[in-house]
Amino acid sequence: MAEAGTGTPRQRYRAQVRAEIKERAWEQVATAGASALSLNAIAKQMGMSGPALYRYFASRDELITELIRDAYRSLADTFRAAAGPGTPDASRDEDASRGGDGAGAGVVALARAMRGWALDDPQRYLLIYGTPIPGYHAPDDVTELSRQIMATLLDACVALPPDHGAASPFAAHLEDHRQWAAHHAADPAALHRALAFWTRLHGALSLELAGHFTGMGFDPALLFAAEVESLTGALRPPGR
Amino acid sequence: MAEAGTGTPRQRYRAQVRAEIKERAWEQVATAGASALSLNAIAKQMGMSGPALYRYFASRDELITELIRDAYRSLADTFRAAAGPGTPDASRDEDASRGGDGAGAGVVALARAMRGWALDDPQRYLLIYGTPIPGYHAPDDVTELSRQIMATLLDACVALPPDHGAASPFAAHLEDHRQWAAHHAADPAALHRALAFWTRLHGALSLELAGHFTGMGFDPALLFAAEVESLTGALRPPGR
DNA sequence: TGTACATCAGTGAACGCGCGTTCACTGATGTAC
DNA sequence: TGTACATCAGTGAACGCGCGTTCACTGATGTAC
Repeated sequence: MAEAGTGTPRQRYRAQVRAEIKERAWEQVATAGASALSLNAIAKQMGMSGPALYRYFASRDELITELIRDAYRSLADTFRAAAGPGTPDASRDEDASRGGDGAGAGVVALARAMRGWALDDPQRYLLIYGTPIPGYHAPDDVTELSRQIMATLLDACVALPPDHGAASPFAAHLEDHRQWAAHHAADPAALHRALAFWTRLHGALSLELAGHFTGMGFDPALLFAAEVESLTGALRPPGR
Repeated sequence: MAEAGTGTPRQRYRAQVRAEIKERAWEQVATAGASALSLNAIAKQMGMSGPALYRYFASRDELITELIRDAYRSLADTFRAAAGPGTPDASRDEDASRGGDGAGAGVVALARAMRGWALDDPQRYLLIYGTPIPGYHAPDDVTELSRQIMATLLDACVALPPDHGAASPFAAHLEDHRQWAAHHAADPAALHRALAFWTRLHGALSLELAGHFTGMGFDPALLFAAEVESLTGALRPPGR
């Protein structure tokens, strides 16, 4: 992906057209979902013939792959930015790069970032975490990106105040089943919290994005906030 | 939906063919997702011509609608069955129609039923709770079915042991925003728990069904169990 | 029991559409001498 | 600065496909007298 304003004029032009194709593709994904993405439709929208797009993407699948990659990259960047510029670990409990009050600041910041990112472009979120596109398999290199996302999340979970009490059975299970966090120094409690962060926030967010809360009357933002709170400090059952 | 073995021979035949069409449709949904459902493909699979299906369903959309209705009906039935044959409310804390030990038995039974139902046919679950089909709007009468599902869930949440402590801000919000539970006598804490049940279990389940846990190494069933436990009795933060 | 008629499942042809992708070609832009 | 050549963006025609849906029609099944 050539940076803007770099290279020969031809290269710059190429990058520009490629970018516009992706822009239109996102518009289409936002409108009708990823499975409805059509090269011909994009071409028509840009005022060119269908086959012209093959100068920029080898196939429809390659374009979708590129969108997915961009989505992962964007979320990884958003997470990194929300985690703050400081070093990941170490004694940053109090600085609170905005968000929560002290203790769970990192996790709260990530949660806010995640919700903002998802609402900003719901279909981009669903492209990654929604129902998989039938017959499509994501390329290998996105696993590296999702690993980065996980790493940022794990860092924040490690920084959470410890909760004294019996370890959960699931945390015990994770002690022996942590391939997904193989190179991270998180304790089992942090691993459990990271997974709960992921599933709980995804649960609230994906139902909201899919429109399942419309007409129910409550504010999805408050439900989300309640779930975030369930992950941070002195946790209690919902509706305590 | 005519019951089997009822009516004139013609009516029975009709119902039979209708059923087979739906069966094939489910196979297709399971294979390639709902958006790939094709009347012509179903017809070919059944050894008849495409237009013949129009004797049984007015359009592709009507067929999809029928599938969605069936899915909701099936889940509503499953929930009802899992809640046990007894009266919904009232003093059934101890009987525990299998599942949890005493207190949260009802909720645990529903959670198990939900997971079983989802794993039994992932695409059926995703048809209801997954990324919405672009351009498709569900008919009004499914709202009645999802209301029934919610009612069963709320009954179980009401039966949970009360958690003494400050009420959650979200529960307070629900006190004034409970259109979705307008005709149910659940207290705000139960409302909050019902929503948390829904979002937490959907979060764990949908990520599992979408294959996001594959290769991570842990057992999704245990993650699910941990989330269920977070909803029932003496709740603590994840990874305590 | 047999005949006349109505019902209705299923067919084959057709319409119009959009899709991804290939191919040979034109014409403009850039490069080398 | 000008000429010869290579690069490459974009076009239009075409291929083969599958889709949802309509229509006029055939032929079997059921009903009424």
